[in-house]
Amino acid sequence: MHADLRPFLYRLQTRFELQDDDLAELADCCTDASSVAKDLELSFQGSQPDRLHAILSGWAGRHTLLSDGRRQFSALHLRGDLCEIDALCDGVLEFGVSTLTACRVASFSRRALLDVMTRRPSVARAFLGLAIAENKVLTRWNLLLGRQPAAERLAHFFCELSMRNAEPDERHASSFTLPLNQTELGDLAGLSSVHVNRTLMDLRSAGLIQLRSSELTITNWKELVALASFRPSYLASSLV
Amino acid sequence: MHADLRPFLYRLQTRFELQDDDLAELADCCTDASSVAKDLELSFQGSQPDRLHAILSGWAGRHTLLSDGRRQFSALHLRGDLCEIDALCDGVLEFGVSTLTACRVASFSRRALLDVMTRRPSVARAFLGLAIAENKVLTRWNLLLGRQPAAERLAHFFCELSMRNAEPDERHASSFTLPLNQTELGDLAGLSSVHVNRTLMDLRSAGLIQLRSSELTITNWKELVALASFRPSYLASSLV
DNA sequence: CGTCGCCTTGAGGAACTTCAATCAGGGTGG
DNA sequence: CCACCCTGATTGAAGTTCCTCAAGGCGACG
Repeated sequence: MHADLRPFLYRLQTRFELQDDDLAELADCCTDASSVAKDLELSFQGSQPDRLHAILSGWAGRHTLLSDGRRQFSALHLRGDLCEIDALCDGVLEFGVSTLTACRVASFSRRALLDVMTRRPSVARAFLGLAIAENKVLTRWNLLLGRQPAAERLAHFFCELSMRNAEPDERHASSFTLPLNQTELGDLAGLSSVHVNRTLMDLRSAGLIQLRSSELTITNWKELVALASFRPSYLASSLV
Repeated sequence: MHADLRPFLYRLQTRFELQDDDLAELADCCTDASSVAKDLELSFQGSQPDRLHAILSGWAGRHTLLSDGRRQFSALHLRGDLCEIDALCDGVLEFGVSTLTACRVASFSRRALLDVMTRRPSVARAFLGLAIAENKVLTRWNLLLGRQPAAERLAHFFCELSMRNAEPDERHASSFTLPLNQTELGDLAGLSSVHVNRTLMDLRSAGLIQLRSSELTITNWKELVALASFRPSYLASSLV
């Protein structure tokens, strides 16, 4: 399979100490890369997937559902992200993953990835690093959801996304496409869509952001960071 | 070092496929096991620890702070838990760990653990399994904090703790010591201590629990589970 | 007996939710 | 080009949940 896995491999390469051989073996685990339309499920909550997905372009979201329909996102997956790392350990997924935009998605064999891990300690360490990186974000989101009110939550997500959408030569993107509607923002921030709407108004009228037809512009980065208590260190999953 | 690491090793052994040699090498990474008083910090948020801790007995808590003092627990560590697995990857801790009761704590060299991981793929896989297990809990807590109200949150924590405190021969403990005061429960559930108090009253008067001087008794397991939408699968970090 | 930590209670207010209606923009069929 | 429709944003109103502040109460312990 010779799909263009660069976004995924580049991510691993820059964050972890991997040899070309490691990357080649990882690439061999990929059996398929395809375009996926918006609003499709890549994995189902409760399933036992034998394939893992990496996002090559587009946005996907990891979410958990309650039986009455309440929903909470627990991750957003952007270019380069591996989606279902939990599936590497034991089979059952506690969350679902679905596309938020049209995506290009690479599909990996779970079994093959586990084999590579066993043969190559540096790959195992990289996967541990990925899991720990997710851990850090989840920990920060816990604090966010447990202890910070609506405006701080949204501000924090915007800071995080601004950094994750930055080009390699910038620290944070001052403007980027935010392909989430207010209901989805609510499921991210643990809020109703109505309250998201009102909170966005507040952020706008405070001069911190602009948001027009899915284009988010940060007009006052410094104040946004301060409001959110955003400290970007939790995003840095550096070398082991 | 010949401390009695059984609680920690037993945990690894039962959940992951580890040989006696693996366990022996892990045990060799332990340089020290000691008693630690209540309310002491095992690791500091923002530090770069070179030691990891395993809880042999007692309770510890992992928490994140904001500069104005708001606090959120992101994990409770009980007998057998490894506390700072995040430190295995890159150095900086995004959280602190402190004892909630007097504890017996084993201390491991980070460097030595990383060495064992490199030599022994099954150990690497076990650590990945531990990280993924934390991931699952954090994901569930995200849903809890984002989408479930106070009574459901507390009920859920009680369900979780009841299972984690169960003896090997039972599915869940119907009664156990809960060494958290109402302020700490608040920092766990993202609530004020006053609201914790009132919510506990509600749970009591609904006949779901009893709570007297740190002894929690679950008087209606089934309803408590239903209220919390508790599905214990997220606690099962089984074999790879 | 006094003190200290923690639980309990009351009162008032802030944050957030639900329900319901309206508005705005883009896409489609005629 | 226009009428229609659909999705999502916006607004209002009313109610619930949760918070802060403040004051007692209660048991352990010196």
